[in-house]
Amino acid sequence: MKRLRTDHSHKILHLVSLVPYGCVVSYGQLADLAGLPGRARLVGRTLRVHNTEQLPWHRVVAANGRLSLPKGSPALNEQRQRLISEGVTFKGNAITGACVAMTKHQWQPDLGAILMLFDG
DNA sequence: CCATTGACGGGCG
DNA sequence: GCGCCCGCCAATG
Repeated sequence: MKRLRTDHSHKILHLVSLVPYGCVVSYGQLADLAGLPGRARLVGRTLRVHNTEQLPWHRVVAANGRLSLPKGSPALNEQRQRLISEGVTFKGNAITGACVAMTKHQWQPDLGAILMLFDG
């Protein structure tokens, strides 16, 4: 595991593992839950750098519902594919201008449970 | 050391 | 909705 200077990766990756089937979270939301407000980019870096093979990484999208992976990348197709297969719906053109319908699918975590997980 | 670059977010016009 | 700008900050050249 690559290690960032102040390593918040464990917390972030754990939170990702909690996102339920058919739901999505935003990078900023994960940052908030991890106690790192305003650090959405750190979450993105963490997912890019670490091995996410065992995680539902595809459930992490931008706050506005956009899929933030590089346009045309295999990973982007994979993410869209997986979300669709989980029943996640999109606004606009489902192929090109795809935006997840956040109001329907955004994860609403049990905040009490989250606090417990990280020593509340 | 400085500049640019991101799997981002939010405010404003 | 869209573009612009700013805050964020580790990594990269």
